[in-house]
Parts: sequence; structure tokens; C-alpha cells
Amino acid sequence: MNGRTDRLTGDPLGDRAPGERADAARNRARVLAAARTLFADGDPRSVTMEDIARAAGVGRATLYRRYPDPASIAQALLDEHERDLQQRMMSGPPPLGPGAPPAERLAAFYAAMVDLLEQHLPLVLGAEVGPARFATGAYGFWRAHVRALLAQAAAPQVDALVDVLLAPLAPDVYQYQREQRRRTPEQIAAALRTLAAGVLDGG
Amino acid sequence: MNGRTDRLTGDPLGDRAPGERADAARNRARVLAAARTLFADGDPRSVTMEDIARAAGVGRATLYRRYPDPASIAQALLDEHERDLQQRMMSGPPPLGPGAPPAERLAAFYAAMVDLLEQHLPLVLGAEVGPARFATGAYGFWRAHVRALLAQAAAPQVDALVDVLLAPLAPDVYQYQREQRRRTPEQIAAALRTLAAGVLDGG
DNA sequence: CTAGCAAGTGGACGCGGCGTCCGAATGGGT
DNA sequence: ACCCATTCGGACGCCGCGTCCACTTGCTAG
Repeated sequence: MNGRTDRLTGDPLGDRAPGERADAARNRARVLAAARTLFADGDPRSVTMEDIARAAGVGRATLYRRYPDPASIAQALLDEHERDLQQRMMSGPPPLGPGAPPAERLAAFYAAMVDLLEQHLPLVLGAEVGPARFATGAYGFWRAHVRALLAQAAAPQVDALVDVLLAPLAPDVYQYQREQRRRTPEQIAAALRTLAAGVLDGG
Repeated sequence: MNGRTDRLTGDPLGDRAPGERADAARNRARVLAAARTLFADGDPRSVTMEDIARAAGVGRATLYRRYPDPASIAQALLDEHERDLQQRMMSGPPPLGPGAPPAERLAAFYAAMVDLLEQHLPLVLGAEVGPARFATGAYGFWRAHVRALLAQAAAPQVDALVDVLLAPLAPDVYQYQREQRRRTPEQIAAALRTLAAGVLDGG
């Protein structure tokens, strides 16, 4: 029918929803681009809706139409990366994907998460507002994954252990280790590998 | 020549600092009492300076004289409990105090922290504002303690493991497990015991 | 006992972000 | 070219913050 010309080739989250108006799509792209910049250079926790609106050249109500707060904008920017990781966990090559023993898969998951945190720390910090972290769909996914690995390895205390094992991946813990403790991503990943081995192999 | 020493550290309702005026002491007691109530029944994270001032029957500037924000008031209320725990860790009976093998002491520390969280969760949540948790003196103490235990047990990755092992004690992780996951303090403590054993005994 | 002074107090003020509302503009189908 | 639904964005009221300053209170020296 209507061959819609996709003129927004540089658009971060390219595709626009069916029936979305052209100006809406354009503004959404502007908002996301501006937000990405703002979160990246500055304190991600203190980015305000007004900041984003001004940087995007858009009214504040336009922002509120789609996003309730800065955190959800950061979340939108993170989504594609998280989805990608989820894909690799479900159907990628081992040890991250299926096929490796649970302890190795857990270690690989830790390594992948460290990678994600390292590459997008500002966004992750911006997306984390208090207990909101646990409410994300992503947390539920990590949770289900790790829980399955624990069950597969016949670990004790499966249900209670899951959140304990996910706790070190909290963004501010990572930030603290990187910036206050001057630890490298490799050191952090190594410690998490030790943890995975201790819980799933030893003990 | 009054050698007055302003103690900006709010100590809980008890004695008053030397040279502190009677009205100041009375107000400080009022403030702490009011704050304790407010943090306890309501969302600890949304307690505001104005709330506390109103509940205490005190002007806002009076609050700001001693405490920069609600979090530091919660911290003041927590201090005595944390000090007590620190005392038991340093010179109390084993397994929490010295004398037990590291793995058992770590498990005992976890149990004691779960106890503290369980009894004072509202205060702990109120005292935790973002990355402020790591800046607390208390965190440094827990950190040094766990680090010593790890070193004593000749664990690998000592420095990087410390913060990983402390992460599950983050107040919002605990709250999530209790309120969303409906887990009992015993279950949480058991999972942490498993963790301690896995890292220090096994692995 | 009184007077003086410094510490303590609290109401008022300006600032900035929040979230919403409504008149204006814009887009896309007819 | 028209029309209506959707979207836009400036403006508004609200609330909490943090500070300032004029007033009050407690302590102490004379």
C-alpha cells in the first residue's frame, strides 16, 4: 500500500511504531539522542526532564507524553543492548549460551554483565532509581536465567541464592568498585568467576 | 573563654555534648524521636526535612544546623546499633567475635547483618541515598572485617571479592527479598551462609 | 540578681524541578 | 484542499530545598 519512506536512517532506535506520525518519530529520535549525550557526560543521576527537553529542543510535555521520568528514557536507550545480551544467553554459543556446565555459564553471564556495565555505566546508573531496578523486565530475565543455572547444578537454597548472586551486579556497586576502588573490569569479572565457582562447584 | 566543642554528630537521645545548651539538647531529642517515628511508619525514602521539622515542632533551619538531609538523621539513629554490632565483632564471643574459623565468622557476620536489617530496615533504607552507602564509616568497617576474614582464609581475589560479598547486604536487596519475594530472614541468612561456605570452604 | 553576649531558633524568601493543562500547530487520510 | 485527530510546548501551580536574618533563649561574668 503505502511505501513509507524511511528518511531517518541515522535514528538510534530506527523503526517507528505503525501509525506514528512523522513529527512524533522525529522528536523521539531527538529526545533519545539528546538524552544519550546528557547521560554520558555528567552525573547520570541528576539529569532532569527539563535538561533533556531543552537539549532536544522540545517542550517538556512532549517528553512526558512518552516517558514518565529520566530513568525510563535511560531504560529505553539500554533496551536494545539488554535484548541483544538476552538473545546471546538464550541461543548464542557456549559458554554464555546453552551447552556449557552451569558454573561456566554463570561465570560467562557475569562476564557479559560486567561488559554491559562497563560500556553503558552512565545509562545503567541513570536507569536505576532506587528499587526500580528489581521492577525492570531485565532483572526478571537475569533472575530466571541464574535460577535455572542454580537448579541445574542442584545448588542448595536456589530461590534465596538467586538475588544474592545478582546483588554484586547492582550498578552502584560496580561504579564504586571502578571509581572508588580503582578496580579493573577484569578484576571484577575474576572475583565474580571465583564466586560462581565457589557456589556451584565447591561448597 | 568557653572551650565549646560543637559535636555535629547527632548522638541518639541520651547525653548532651559538653557546652551544649539545654534548648539545643531538648530540640535534638525531639527531632530524633520524631524522625524515628516518621521513618518507621511510611516510606522512609520520601521523608522530607519539612516533615521532620513539623513533627518535631521545630523550624527547618534548626534541622539544617545539625543535619544536612533526612538520610543523615536516619544515620544518627542507626549509629548506636551499628556501633554495638561492631563491638561484638571485635571483642564479642565467637563465632561473631574472634576465635572461630573465618568461614564461620563470615556466616555469623551475615546473620548479624540480617538481624540488623530486619530490626531497622526503615532506618537503613532512609539512611541509604544512592552511593552514600559506600561513604558511610560503617561500610568501611564491614569491609575491613570481611577483608581480614578473606585474607585469613587465604581466599583468592581478596580485594575484589570483598565488595562482591557485601553487595547482598544492600538495604534495597534485602527489602526486595523480604517484601517482593516474601522470603524470611532465616532463608536469607541461610543463603548467605551457603555463600560464605562456598567461597571460603569450597571453591 | 542582672546585664550582656553568643549560640540557637524559626519564619520567610528565592530557586528549581515536577507534572499537568489547554490553546495552537501539524500531519495524513479523504 | 479540507478536516479532524494527534501531537506539541509554553505556562501554571505545587512542593521541597537550602539560606538568610531578625528575634529569642540560655549561660555566665560582674
